[in-house]
Amino acid sequence: MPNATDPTHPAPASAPEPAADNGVDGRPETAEQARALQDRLRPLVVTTGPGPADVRRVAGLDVAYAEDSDRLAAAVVVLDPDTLQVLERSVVLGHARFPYVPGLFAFRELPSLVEALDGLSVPPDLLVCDGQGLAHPRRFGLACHLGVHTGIPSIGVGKTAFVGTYDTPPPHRGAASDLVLDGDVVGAVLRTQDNVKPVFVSVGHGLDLAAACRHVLALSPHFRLPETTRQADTACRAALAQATAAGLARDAVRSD
DNA sequence: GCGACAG
DNA sequence: ATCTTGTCGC
Repeated sequence: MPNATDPTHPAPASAPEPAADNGVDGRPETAEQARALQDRLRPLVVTTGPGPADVRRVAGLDVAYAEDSDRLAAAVVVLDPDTLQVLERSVVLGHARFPYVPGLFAFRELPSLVEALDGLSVPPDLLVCDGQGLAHPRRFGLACHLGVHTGIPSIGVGKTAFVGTYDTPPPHRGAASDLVLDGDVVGAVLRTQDNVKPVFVSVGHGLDLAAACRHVLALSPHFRLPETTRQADTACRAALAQATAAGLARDAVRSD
């Protein structure tokens, strides 16, 4: 098992000595275990097909972090894909479960996002995640992980590139270019607005790239980011702000 | 060997 | 991710 030369081995906050190779069957505790889990789940990803026949509930997912600690707020906001009106919101407070390591991002947010998803009255038909899907070193970004974990079709929408090379797409809304990694098209660089920086769309699970782009465009009639992402971002930030304010107020009373 | 590196 | 108000421009 030669793997003692990994420079990015993060040794999570409270990493106990891995006397045995546990963790792969639960929450991984080391970067090595996390990567092994990704490699094990990767074959379960479905990257073809049009996706759900009729999407009635589209969910946007996002997480906001407190500046200091590892406290966080994870939000899932469900929208009607036709009217883009909010149907339901679910937000949970929690803490980061893993240090931020490029490529292992999902292990940080997934537990809290799943908790938020469990708080919904009705499971959504499609997930729009803040981050990459197949556009990942091991083709298993957050969107893939959430899709496989929940069984719900998912799409990854990143604000910046993570992996791959691409040509700048034409400046008009709807224009796209391939995001290529090792000869594979792992995503699309998509313009959601005229003359606005493109977003990075990749398949998460349960549909193909064309379908993913179609959904992202439909969800972004006025702004660069899909309305799902915008709503989720607003929701988790608000929750974190209120939690912080409540915490400060409580501390103030204590010191009185 | 030296950077780069989703959020 | 987070630090961060007003401001220039369409």
